Parts: sequence; structure tokens; C-alpha cells
Amino acid sequence: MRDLSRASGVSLSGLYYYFESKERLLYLIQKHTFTTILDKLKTRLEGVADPEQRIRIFILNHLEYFLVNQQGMKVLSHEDEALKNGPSSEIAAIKRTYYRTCIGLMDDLKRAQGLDFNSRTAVMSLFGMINWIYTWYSPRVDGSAQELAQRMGDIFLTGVTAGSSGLKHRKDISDLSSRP
Amino acid sequence: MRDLSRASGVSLSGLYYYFESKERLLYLIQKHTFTTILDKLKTRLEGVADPEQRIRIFILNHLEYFLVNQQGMKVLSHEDEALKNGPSSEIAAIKRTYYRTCIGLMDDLKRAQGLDFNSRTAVMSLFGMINWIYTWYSPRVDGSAQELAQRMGDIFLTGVTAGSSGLKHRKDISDLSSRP
DNA sequence: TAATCAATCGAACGAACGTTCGAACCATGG
DNA sequence: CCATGGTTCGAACGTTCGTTCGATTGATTA
Repeated sequence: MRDLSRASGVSLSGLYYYFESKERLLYLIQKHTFTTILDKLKTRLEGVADPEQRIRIFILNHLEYFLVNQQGMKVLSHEDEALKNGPSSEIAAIKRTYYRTCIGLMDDLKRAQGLDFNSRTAVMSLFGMINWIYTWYSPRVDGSAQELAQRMGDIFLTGVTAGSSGLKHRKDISDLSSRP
Repeated sequence: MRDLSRASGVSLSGLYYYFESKERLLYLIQKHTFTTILDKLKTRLEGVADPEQRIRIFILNHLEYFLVNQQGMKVLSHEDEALKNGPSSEIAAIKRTYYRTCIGLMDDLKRAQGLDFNSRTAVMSLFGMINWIYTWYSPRVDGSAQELAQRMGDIFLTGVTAGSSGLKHRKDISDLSSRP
């Protein structure tokens, strides 16, 4: 709270004029964050039918938000369980919607290609891959969100032994950079 | 510190008789943890030549330790940057050794199979997949470390579109369960 | 027995934190 | 002009935290 006060130029007690408690403020930030990510994902998925491409869109969408708001995401990851009381359930509901959306993407892929893998493990592994970047991402070394999403999408979809990385004949999602 | 005092039965000041500060204690825990994981990994890798199998061993080794010490790993992940001063560099060195070992596994795989992918992205993605489990793992739902390592290894090596999950002709690492 | 020394503890210190409270400010409308 | 009410602030309160200190215990040794 004192950090926010200093960074914003508003006095400590001034903050409490707008937010009744630290927990309430964290709740508002979380709600805004997850709602924004989920809304943007839905928009981007519209009109895209190919299951692989839809998963790549999911990866880029999630990754992009995490890279743009890297420090904020770090705080949110650490403060994840700070919402002890009632409002927490609303956040949990949004997260569950997001999770189920991703499970749906996996099920679509399985149906389209006749695959059989554990959707939960796949989704949680994918979340881990992406969420962990706040501990290691460096723009100079690791490239843009598009490049990283491309590489992570390759690993997740075809694995490291596919041997197609950086070569021809590969769909990419660079056209998504011109978004609304 | 007061939590540790209560849980261990040692008085608060008694703890400071053995550990000069909270930061020092955290340093010792981190050192013990990463040294243990790295030593165990080296032992398990001995005598295994196949690059894919070596990566699967790495995944199982890391995953197993994280699941056995799940609560501890949660604390370590959150307290990751709490080591502000000098001793931090020794921990960083151990981590770097661990990281480079994993990079080596990737390079071996690339050499053996003539692949070309970004080792850093692959390793960091793999770390993310595994380290993230402390946020979602449930023994009843997600099975043993062996089962999870198998599924994560499948995803990382061949991707979700490989279609080989749960079928025949697939090497596994269940024999590793009888370890020293 | 007396002296020593490692081990353990209760009590407290100072700092940091989330939060509250009353006063001060300042633009608006009568 | 004054009164009102939204806005902002400094100062403090109570709690928690990491840490320290002096005293007490209990076994060892001269």
C-alpha cells in the first residue's frame, strides 16, 4: 500500500478513499485482468475454425498479456491466494471459465484429429509454460510475444522432436498482430 | 519464523541459536534442495545413453521432488528473490548448473536426431510445465509422479498431436521407481 | 563441589504493515 | 458571502514480523 502510494503520488489514506481495503483492491485488479484476457481471447477466436490455430491463438493471447504486464502478473501470481473471503469465489469462477475454454480447445483438437490425451494435464502444462515466463523472459534474448508464442506452440503441439522449428511449410499467426 | 517455531516446538529465540537470520535459513534450504535434486539427477542419468530417455529421466526426477515436497516448493517459489545479499550468488550458481545440464540434454537430442529448435525456450517451457504443478496437482486426480512424468514427457517430446498417448510401443520409465 | 559452557527460553525492541480518524482543502450552489 | 460536500492529507493506532538480550537450565570437567 505504501509502495502504491509513493508510485501514484496519492497519499496512503487517499488510497483508502477509493479502495476500502488492500484485499478489495487486489480483487478488482484480478477481476479486471482475467476478464480482459478472456474477452480478448473470445474476440480473437471468432471466425477461426482450425483447432491447432485456435490453440496457437490462445497461447499468443495469454503470452502477450503476460509480457505486456509482466510485473503486474508477477504480483498476481504471488498474491494468488490472498483473497480469503467471499469475493474470491467470483474470481475463481472467471478462472474456471478460462480453464474450461482451454479444455474445450483441447477436446476440439482431439475430435478433429482423432487423438487421445489427458486434457487436464495438457492444459495445466500449457498454463505452466506460459505463466512461468515472468521468471525468465528477457526481450532482447527471447524475442517478441509472437516469436515466443510460435516456439511454444510448436513445442506444445508437435513436441521438440518434430524437427519443423524455423523451417518452411509452417503456419504462423503473425497476421494476428494487426488486431483491433 | 513464528510458524517454524510453533511447528518445530523450538522457541522463537531458540531458532536464532541455530540460524543467524531468516535469510540465512532460506539460503540453507535452497542450497540443500537444489543440491539434492542435482545430485539425484546425475546418479539417475548415469548409464543412460538415449537422449529422449535422458530427458524423461530429468522430468521424472524434477517432478518427483516437487511432488514429495510440494508445500516446501511452494514456499521456495514465492521466496525466490528473498536472497538480496551475497550468498545468493552461490544459489544462482547451482541453479545455473542445473539449467545448463538441461540445456545439454536438449543439445544431445538435437545432435542425435538432427533437430533444430531453441534450447532456451524448450528448457524454460519445460521448467514452467513442471514448476507450475504446485498450483494444481491433486494426487487423486492426476496420478503418481511416474504417470504425470510420462504424460508431460509425451507432450514435451512429441506434442499433443502425436496421438501416441496411452498406446503401445512407447518407452516408459516405470523401471526407475526402484531406485537407490 | 564449583566452574564452565552449550542449549533453551520469555520478554521485549524497532520496523513495517494495513487501516482509521479528524482536520484541511477547494470547488460548487444558495 | 457562507455553507456544503466531495477530496486529500498527516498523524497515529494496533498488529505482525525479524531479531536481540538477559536469565535459566543441565550436563561436563577441574
